Amino acid sequence: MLTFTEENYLKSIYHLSGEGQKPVLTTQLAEGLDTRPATVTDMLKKLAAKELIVYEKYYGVELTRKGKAEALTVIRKHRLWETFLVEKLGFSWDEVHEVAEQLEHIRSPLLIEKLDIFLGRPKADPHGHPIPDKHGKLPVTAQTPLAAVAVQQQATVRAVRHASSVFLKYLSKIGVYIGASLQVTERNAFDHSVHIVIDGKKKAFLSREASENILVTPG
Amino acid sequence: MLTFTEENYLKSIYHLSGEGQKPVLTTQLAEGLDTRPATVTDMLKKLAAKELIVYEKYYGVELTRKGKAEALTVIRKHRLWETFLVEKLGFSWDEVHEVAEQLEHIRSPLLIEKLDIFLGRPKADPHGHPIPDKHGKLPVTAQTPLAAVAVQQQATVRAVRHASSVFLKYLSKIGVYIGASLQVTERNAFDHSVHIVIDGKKKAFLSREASENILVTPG
DNA sequence: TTAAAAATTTAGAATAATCTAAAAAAAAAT
DNA sequence: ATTTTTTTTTAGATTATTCTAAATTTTTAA
Ligand SMILES: [Mn+2]
Ligand SMILES: [Mn+2]
Ligand SMILES: [Mn+2]
Ligand SMILES: [Mn+2]
Repeated sequence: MLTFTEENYLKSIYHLSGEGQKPVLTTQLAEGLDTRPATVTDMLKKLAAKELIVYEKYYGVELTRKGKAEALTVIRKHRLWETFLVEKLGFSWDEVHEVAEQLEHIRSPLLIEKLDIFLGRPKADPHGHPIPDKHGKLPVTAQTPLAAVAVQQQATVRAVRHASSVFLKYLSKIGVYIGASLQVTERNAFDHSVHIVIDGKKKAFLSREASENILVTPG
Repeated sequence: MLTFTEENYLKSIYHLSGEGQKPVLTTQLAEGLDTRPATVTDMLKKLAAKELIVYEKYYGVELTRKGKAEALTVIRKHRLWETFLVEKLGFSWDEVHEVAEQLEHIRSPLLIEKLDIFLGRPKADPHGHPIPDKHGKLPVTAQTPLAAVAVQQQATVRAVRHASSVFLKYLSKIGVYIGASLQVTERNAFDHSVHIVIDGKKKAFLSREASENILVTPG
C-alpha cells in the first residue's frame, strides 16, 4: 500500500513526463514537490524497489505500468473530487485544488465508484482536465491553445493548461469560463497579445502567456 | 497543526472519557487505538506538551478545553461525512465508518461548512449520533436503551450505541432502523431477551445485549 | 503488611520522510 | 581536452510514530 508521499511522487512523475514520454529529472521533481533533490533521490530508490518506477542513476525516472496505473488512480480521484466540490458544494474553480490534493488520497474503491455515479460519470473536471475511467483510460481530445487560433476564428473554451488560483481568478474576472465562445478580433504581431470577444458580447485583452494557457476547439 | 494520529488520540480520549467525566487510562487508549501502551505513553507526553490534554503519570488523561474543541471538530467532520455517504452516495449505514475515519482528517473549514449546508445542517448521523455544530455544541437528547423500556410500551428508535458493522447489518436484517417504531411484546425474566414488533408489523427476537445497544424515545 | 500481579513508563531500536553539507558524476564552457 | 558549472547522489542528522523488552509504580491478593 502506498503512502500519501509515494502517491504524490507518482502523480508528479506522470505529469512531468508529459503522460509518459520523456524521463523525469531529480531537480524537476524537487521543484514540483517543493522538496530537496537529496530527498527525491531517496524516494526514487524506494519507488524503484517497489517496481513503481524505473530509476537510472543520473539519467531520470519513468513510471512502470504499475506506477502509471497508480498515478492515474490518484488523478482520477483528484478530478472527481474537484468536480464534486464545484458541482455539488458550490466551490469556485479556483478554490478546489488544495482540498482535492487532500481528498485524492482517500482509499476506498467503493467511494470513488459511488462518487463517479453521483456526479453522472463526468468526462472532465472543472478545469476541463480529462477524468480517467476506472481502468485508467483517458478520453482523447484535440485541443489547441488560444494562441494558435487565427484572427476572426470562432473557438470554444475547453480547458485551462495550468490551474493556478491566480490565473483562474483572473479568467473569471474577465469573463472566460469552460464552454465560453471566443473570437480573436486582433493579434498584436509584436508580443502576440490578443483582443477577444467572449460570447459575442464581452471584450477582453489577453497576453500571449494567458492565451497559451487557454485550450479551445474550433467552432 | 495536528497530525492524523494526534487527532485520533484526541477523539479516542473524548469517547472513552464519557464526554469528559472520568480520566482515560493508558491501556484503554492502547486497546481503542490498536497500539501498544508504550506508544500511548509517548503520544500522551506529546499531547500534554501541546496543552491538548492534562496528563498525570500512572493516573490517566483528560482533555483540556482546547483538546476537547479539537476532538469535537474531528467528530463533527466524521459524522457529517457519514451522513453524506448515506444520504447522497447511497452507502448503507454499516459501510460508512471506515471511510469516514479517513475523511474526518481532511482539513478545510470551507469544505465542512459547505458540506453541512449541502446536507441541510443535519442534527444526527446515520447511526443517530448527534453532530456537533461548528462551535462544538452538541444537541442534548434524552434517549433510553430499549432494554429499559417496559413491556407493551411504544418506542421510536433514535440511535444505536455501538456502530459496529456486524451489529448494524444484523439490525437491518431483522428490520430495525433509525425512526422505526418498536413495541416490546414480551421480556424474558431469565435473560432479559425481548420479543418486539417493528412498525406494528414485523416481529423479532432480541438478546439483552442487542436491546442495550438500541436507543429509543418513548412514543 | 508483605508478595504477586497488573498497569505503566522508560530505554533502546526501527521505519518513513525530511534536511544540510560534502562528494561524485555529467554537462557546459573555455 | 581541460576546466568550470550544474546536477545528482551519498553521508550523516533530525523528527514522528511505532515497537519490544526491561524497569518501575500501583493495585490486588494472600
Ligand atoms: Mn487540481
Ligand atoms: Mn496529493
Ligand atoms: Mn463512525
Ligand atoms: Mn481517524
